[in-house]
Amino acid sequence: MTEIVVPTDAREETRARIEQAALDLFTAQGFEAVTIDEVADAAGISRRTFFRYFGTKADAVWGDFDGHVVRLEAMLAATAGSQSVLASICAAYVEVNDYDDAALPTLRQRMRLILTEPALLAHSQVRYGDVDRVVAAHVARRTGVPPDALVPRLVATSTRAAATTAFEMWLADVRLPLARALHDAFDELAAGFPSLR
Amino acid sequence: MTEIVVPTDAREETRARIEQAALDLFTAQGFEAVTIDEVADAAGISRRTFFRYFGTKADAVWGDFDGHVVRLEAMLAATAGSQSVLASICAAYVEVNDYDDAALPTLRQRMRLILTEPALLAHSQVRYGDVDRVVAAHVARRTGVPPDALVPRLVATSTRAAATTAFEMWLADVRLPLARALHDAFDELAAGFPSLR
DNA sequence: GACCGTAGTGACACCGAGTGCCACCGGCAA
DNA sequence: TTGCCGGTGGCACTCGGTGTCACTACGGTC
Repeated sequence: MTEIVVPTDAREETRARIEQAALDLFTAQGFEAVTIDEVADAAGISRRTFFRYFGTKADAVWGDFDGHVVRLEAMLAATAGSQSVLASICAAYVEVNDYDDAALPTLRQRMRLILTEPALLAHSQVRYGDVDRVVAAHVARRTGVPPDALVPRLVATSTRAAATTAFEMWLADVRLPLARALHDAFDELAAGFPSLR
Repeated sequence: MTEIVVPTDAREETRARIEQAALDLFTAQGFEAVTIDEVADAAGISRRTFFRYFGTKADAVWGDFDGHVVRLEAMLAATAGSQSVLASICAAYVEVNDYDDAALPTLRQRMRLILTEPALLAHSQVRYGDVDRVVAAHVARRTGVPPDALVPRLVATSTRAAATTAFEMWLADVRLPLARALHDAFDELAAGFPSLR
């Protein structure tokens, strides 16, 4: 059993170095074409050590996604009861994805890989499952139905579908702000696709 | 390069035998716990031959999903222009999943694996991408916007999310007909989640 | 200073998925 | 019979991922 160790001071620097090396190599040559040995070499560590920082090859692309989910959960819990459930989810998604400009290039790099490379797209389903559970729990809390009932599950999966689509639109158009893309997608969804008449 | 060969008469029987062996072993012991060698042994073929029928271990679970997508596409094309776009997608989903009772146990087995086993859940994302493209093209045709615009993409991903959720509800409740589960989910989605007020 | 435990690392061996290559066997046409 | 050809099995190899062990560095404790 391989343990992912708790990050300490200097350790975080190594982790960041591996992550950046992986991101750069994957972007340049494609995810499948790069071996773990090459990433490890580029980061100045051994192959075995790579797996002490990231459980799988795909994990190196996702950064601290667990933290991301935890933040989303906190933001959902902090939303005002006065706004609609869908609006609260949209607000949380926007807030949790409110990166400052310096972080945007890396985010683009990350998301382009995740949405483009089949192996990473596949892996994303597992990660998004965590998001769905958090959102479904929020909807269940707000509506008073069990989290595994139709509406919480459906709201969770379809809002996540909306967020993913928003990311795709954001990726395709450099001038479209992420928050705007998210709002556009959520507005369509919340209104039952009014543009379809 | 391994080619997936065209099915001929007796060949299809071997394929079915491998598929059933795989389904049974995966159900009994879990997807990860079963090796290709074991599936090959159970099906009376060699490991190498397994990969001549199925490109990956996961593919053995999916059956003829490409044909499924082709049928969905045909049904979308055949829907009446008089009903709403969402209704036409729902109708196509219901029709393409209208299995006769004898096929239901295998479908349950298949879907339980796909929705339960992380590796298969991951693989599903790639398969669903094909579905999304077909649905987005249909929406684009009906609305006159490009298939990579927001609405076609969003409708494709969120209807697929609805269908997946419907499958989950169907799996969890033996007495719920699949068509009913699909309609319930699509109704919620089309109305912008009225139960959220 | 010698003695510890502990965290991080590298090296090695191993497993399983997937692929390329070649040799074999059956049927079938010339 | 000969030669071709589709399907197959065996083999070797790559690569992702895991368990194990030995080495080093460091921070106390006596």
